[in-house]
Amino acid sequence: ACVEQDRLGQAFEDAFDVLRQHSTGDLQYLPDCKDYVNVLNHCYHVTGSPSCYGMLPPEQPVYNWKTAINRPADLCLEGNIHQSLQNIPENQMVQFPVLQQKGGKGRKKLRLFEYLHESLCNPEMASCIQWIDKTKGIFQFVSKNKEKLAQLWGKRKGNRKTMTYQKMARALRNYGRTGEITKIRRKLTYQFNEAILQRLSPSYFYSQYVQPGQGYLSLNSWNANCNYTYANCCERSYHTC
DNA sequence: TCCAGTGGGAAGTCAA
DNA sequence: ATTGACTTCCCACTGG
Repeated sequence: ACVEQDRLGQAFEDAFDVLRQHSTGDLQYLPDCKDYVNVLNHCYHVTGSPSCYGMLPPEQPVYNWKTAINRPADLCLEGNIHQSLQNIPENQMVQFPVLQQKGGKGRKKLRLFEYLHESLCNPEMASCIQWIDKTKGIFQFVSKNKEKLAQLWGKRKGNRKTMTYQKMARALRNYGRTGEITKIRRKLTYQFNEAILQRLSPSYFYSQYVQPGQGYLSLNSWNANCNYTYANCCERSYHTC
């Protein structure tokens, strides 16, 4: 499942690379948005985690494709974009934040705390990491398999050397300074900061990216499906703990 | 005493 | 060139 998730993650990021290749300035377009929607539908449905592909934090802008494309300057970007967008039914268009790093360039890198939260929501990782108190964001590494989780993290990041729990814990201790994750005085136990926990939760994701009546283009069924899949995944994980 | 786990300084890496 | 977010190494400490 992890390999499949990584494969799809790569496919998803490749889709963004294509998107970027067709971009100019701050706004980024794909010539055929229906294809893009298809990619999103497929990848997101299978993997189910909003943090997996570096979604933007809520403070980042969400672009209204249809409004943006109506600007005169946009009309000459790509010959067929305007027509392509106009032909797509409202309910098949996706509201999606542009993946940007500070400065408006590049993809957002997966953070360790995002990876840990993702693992906590993955029932298959329950042998490595588990919720102690989900509502408070308290979690614990499983002593027997903590190294396995660390190795997976290292592979995910593409590190040269093997990641170990000790090294991963060093990174976790750095979170203590910024407050994203704090150490609980209990073996292998840590706690997410409330704000981070809220930001990573599916309901918060949903409220940030799906705002009915705001006039943004949205693919409601897609978003709802994502939310359902993610929530369902978390729920199953919760019950196994 | 042993050992797994913890804590932190310091330097290195890498992408943005 | 700078910065953020780790990564790597190393060593001292703690507690069961």
